[in-house]
Amino acid sequence: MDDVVGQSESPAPRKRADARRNEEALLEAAAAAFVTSGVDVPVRNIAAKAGVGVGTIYRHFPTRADLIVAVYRHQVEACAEAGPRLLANSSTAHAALASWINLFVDFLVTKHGLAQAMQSDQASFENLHSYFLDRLVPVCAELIKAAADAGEIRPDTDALELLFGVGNLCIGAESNRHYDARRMVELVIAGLRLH
Amino acid sequence: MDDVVGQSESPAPRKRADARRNEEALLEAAAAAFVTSGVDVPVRNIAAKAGVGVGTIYRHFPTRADLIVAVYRHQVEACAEAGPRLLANSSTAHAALASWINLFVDFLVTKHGLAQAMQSDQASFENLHSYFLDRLVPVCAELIKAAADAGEIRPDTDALELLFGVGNLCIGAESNRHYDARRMVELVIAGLRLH
DNA sequence: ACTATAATCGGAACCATGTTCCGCTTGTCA
DNA sequence: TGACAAGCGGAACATGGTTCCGATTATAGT
Repeated sequence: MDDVVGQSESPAPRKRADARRNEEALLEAAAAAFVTSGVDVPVRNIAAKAGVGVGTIYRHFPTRADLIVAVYRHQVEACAEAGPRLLANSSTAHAALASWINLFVDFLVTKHGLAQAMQSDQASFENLHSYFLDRLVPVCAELIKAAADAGEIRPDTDALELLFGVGNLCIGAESNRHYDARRMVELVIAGLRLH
Repeated sequence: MDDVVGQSESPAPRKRADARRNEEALLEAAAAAFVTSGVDVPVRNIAAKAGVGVGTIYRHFPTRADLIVAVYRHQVEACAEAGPRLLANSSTAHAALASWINLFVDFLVTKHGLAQAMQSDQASFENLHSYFLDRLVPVCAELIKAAADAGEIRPDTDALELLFGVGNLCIGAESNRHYDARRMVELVIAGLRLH
């Protein structure tokens, strides 16, 4: 109550300059490493590429999930924000849902190992899981509700379950030329349809 | 040509008695360990439970995949053999396909971590992958063909892709009470349907 | 039964990777 | 400019897969 500073009450005391530099370097190094070696790339590699010690990674990103979230936050946000827009611009709610799911799939299949990590039930991935779901489930639920209200899909469809399933379908999609996640997801979306 | 023994020419020179005992003990220990700790249970644990050294595991089962295949061979065979029977006894080919897929799903979701392992693209899991697929894809293909010929499902359905996708949907099915793999698989099967 | 021999065994040792911890360095502020 | 908290680096530890080789033991031949 009594800590009246200029910028309202600031819960972030502003970090040291070198700390911010390192965090930035880590994000860049991690993004690059994720692309070339997948999100499972050894912590040491990221640290080396960023020119810092492993301790520094753990200080800034206590779990791998935190780092993954930080790296992909922009893209997840973009995906989430696309939901309402698609709903407004599509001819039917079902089409909007299908388009949005495609966006989600495109995001996942291009991130080596991310879908895998998403479904891991390791405690350390809790953050990843909850961030993605907290951000995307409401958007998906809105699209589902619109389609259900329009009588286009089964009314009992659950957003969390659908996203979880679609995420699973994306696992291993890039490394296997006999498997096309998009086609399987398409089947699921078709299966949602009423008649 | 000149090794004329009683039992035709035997490509299996009969192992030592202790070796067979150990192999048996390992299979039992592994089966038990898989149930309680999943198919990712550390090799050392299995060895300890079987009362052998780790070297013995690697001698009998060079990769984890070999051990998994050995443990579940019976159940995979049973699943494969159920295919033709279901086709003969079901009212429609689509129903037979749905029932068979359910059998497959039931098998997978009750084997902690197996679905996960199935889709791993690690070289050491090659055996697991190829055994399952070699055995089950033809069965699935037969069911699909029957249903397609009857005009009940999309004619371009690929057995390998379907099994791969269904396998993926089973990942994490037991540890997540908000996710029911069977329901998602049902959607896929529904999506296969023509009209 | 006894021995020679090869098959088999056990587990120490090695490697890769995640994670923690603490003495040292450096940015910041008075 | 000096004091000190924030931050750093990387050695050290933990875990789990994998290899290797000296010790053990089943088996065949005598």
